[in-house]
Amino acid sequence: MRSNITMKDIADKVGVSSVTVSKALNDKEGVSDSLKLKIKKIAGEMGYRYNSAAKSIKEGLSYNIGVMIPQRFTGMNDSFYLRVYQQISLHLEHYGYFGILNVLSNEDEEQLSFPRVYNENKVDGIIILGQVSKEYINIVQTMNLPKLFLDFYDEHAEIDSIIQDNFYGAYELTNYLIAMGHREIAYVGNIYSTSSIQDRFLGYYKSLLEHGLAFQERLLLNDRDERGRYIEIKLPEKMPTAFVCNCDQVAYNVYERLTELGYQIPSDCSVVGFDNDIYATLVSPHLTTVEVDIDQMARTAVKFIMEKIANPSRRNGRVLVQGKIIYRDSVQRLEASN
Amino acid sequence: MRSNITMKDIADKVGVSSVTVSKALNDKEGVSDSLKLKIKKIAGEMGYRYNSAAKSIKEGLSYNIGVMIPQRFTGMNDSFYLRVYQQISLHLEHYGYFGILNVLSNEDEEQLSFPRVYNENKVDGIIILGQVSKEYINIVQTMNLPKLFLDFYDEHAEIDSIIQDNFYGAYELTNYLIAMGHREIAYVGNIYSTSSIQDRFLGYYKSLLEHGLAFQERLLLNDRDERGRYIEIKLPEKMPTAFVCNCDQVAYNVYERLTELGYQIPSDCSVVGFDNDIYATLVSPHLTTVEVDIDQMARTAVKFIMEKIANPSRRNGRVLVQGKIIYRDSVQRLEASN
DNA sequence: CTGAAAGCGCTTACAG
DNA sequence: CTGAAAGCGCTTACAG
Repeated sequence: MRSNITMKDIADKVGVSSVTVSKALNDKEGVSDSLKLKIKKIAGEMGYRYNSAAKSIKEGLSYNIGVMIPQRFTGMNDSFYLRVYQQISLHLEHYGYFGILNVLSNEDEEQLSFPRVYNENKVDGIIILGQVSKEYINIVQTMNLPKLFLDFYDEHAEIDSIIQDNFYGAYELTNYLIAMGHREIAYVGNIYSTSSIQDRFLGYYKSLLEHGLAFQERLLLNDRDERGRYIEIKLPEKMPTAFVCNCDQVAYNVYERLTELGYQIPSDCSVVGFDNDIYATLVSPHLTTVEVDIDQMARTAVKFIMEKIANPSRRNGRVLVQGKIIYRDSVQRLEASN
Repeated sequence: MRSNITMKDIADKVGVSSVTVSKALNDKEGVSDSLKLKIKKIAGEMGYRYNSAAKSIKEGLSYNIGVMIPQRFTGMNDSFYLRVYQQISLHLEHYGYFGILNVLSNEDEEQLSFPRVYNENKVDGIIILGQVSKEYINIVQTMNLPKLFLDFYDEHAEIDSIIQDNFYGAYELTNYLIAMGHREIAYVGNIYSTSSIQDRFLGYYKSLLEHGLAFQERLLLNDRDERGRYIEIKLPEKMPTAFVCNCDQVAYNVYERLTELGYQIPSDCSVVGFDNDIYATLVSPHLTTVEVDIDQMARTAVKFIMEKIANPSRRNGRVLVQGKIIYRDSVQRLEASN
């Protein structure tokens, strides 16, 4: 137990009641300005610090938001989720809130235990980052608390979620290639592997459709096996002029493959990626790609969860956050030829 | 205000007092086993959740630890600090604690404001991740709370700190090269640039000394200018057989330079790095390097801060956490020739 | 084995 | 403009 200075201590020193101290420190009505000033001064001198637990107990609000990351995503080198969490905690500041990180252990997920932040009433809302099992989603839904999925959605669940717009990003990127004069455009990725690879493929597909370009099976190139391990990419006989890669790391692989075979980028082939991660600038020339707007995702998540705390019946549904294209030097404008 | 179920509600339902409910739920003495069971059952059915704010106010403990990261380290792609934070929050679990991330804004650091987690009494201790200004260190020292520096120390400050053992890591790595038969070993790094580059250099130096190898000025190769931008590495006339690079990214650069000049790794030159980050496996052959033991750092930090909460006068001083060498294929055993 | 009383630090009516 | 009283949810003595 810390020996803390309380409002009572200040009150005794100043010679007023603790009610008056409370009003003064909170800039409330009903205290003369001179007394207010005096109280604040003494409080400062005594090193007074507000006890937020007392406030919590009165208001029933903890002023904390729990951010849950399943343990599975914890060992990854790519710390996308951690960067999102960081942004979330930044945005929570504006609301006087703090973020509590709660790694959801594999056991808790399997045994369908509530997260500890929930059981102990530590938070006023929970943001879940990354995919949890179907069964666990059901548990999440029974939690009597505002909640939100981030970067993940479930088709059946009614929980609000915020996800990146994979479809639109790939669509825009392909539009760009077409605007640059490309007509023979390959897509690189195993479209049965993850939903984001699939959604990105569909964006690519839509762009082709809209521009009256037929989708050619031979230009859909596989990049990984069923277990997600990268395989050697087989290039088609008749080479396309551009490659839409499902992520930057695969673009990196495509660079290597093309270079091996003596193709120059972008003069022989243009290449675009997705994610704007470290691989995008590891290659030469640097890669044109799509960047997820982490800040926007975090900002939206915080805004939504705050709205739900104020009004628990509020629904936002599934919200897409658009990324933005980062233009670099991996795409070449083709001569007008058709 | 949430309409929560309280112990009183359970007490009313069961027909006992809330004192008895409290004892039963906390497995304390003085309640018959049958009653205890009944209370727990009803509590479960009613969806009771413990109110930790009430506990906090009684005990004067928040059961939260604040982790502060200066905003400057926030934009970095490498999320070393975030990974440390994640491990910290994992280890806090064992103690029934949670981690609150508090990004220290540049303004707060300049204006020497206390962190918000401190002002609002949100935490029982603070771990500071990454370097803050000298002036801010003084502010930190006036905080009436257990505190700890992680991955950073100040020569004058009396605050406990946990840092990675750069010196020993480079020492071990150089020992390994010597054991593999190398005698002409270069160090790559601007030793006036950062303290970690310097400490690593000194570990390399000590290893040479211990093995009776003279340090040769010509084998100290610069890798960056005063502003920290990488420069082209000038190789010495007479080539060494091995390169100790101050970090993996520089090792990556060394690979490129050597390959350009037609040297094969490791048959012509061996190369080792430091950090075991993404660059270590981006090169071929993969790099032998030193990995910081993030888990050990986090574990130690949590242990220390818990000890200080229990006993505020406790001191641990400056503690070094050793990394471990990750052996890969960038080092070649040399024929016994001397 | 069970519970009435007091208190943790603060705030919200309400009375003066 | 100021303060006594009550209460937020829980726990800690202490009495029975």
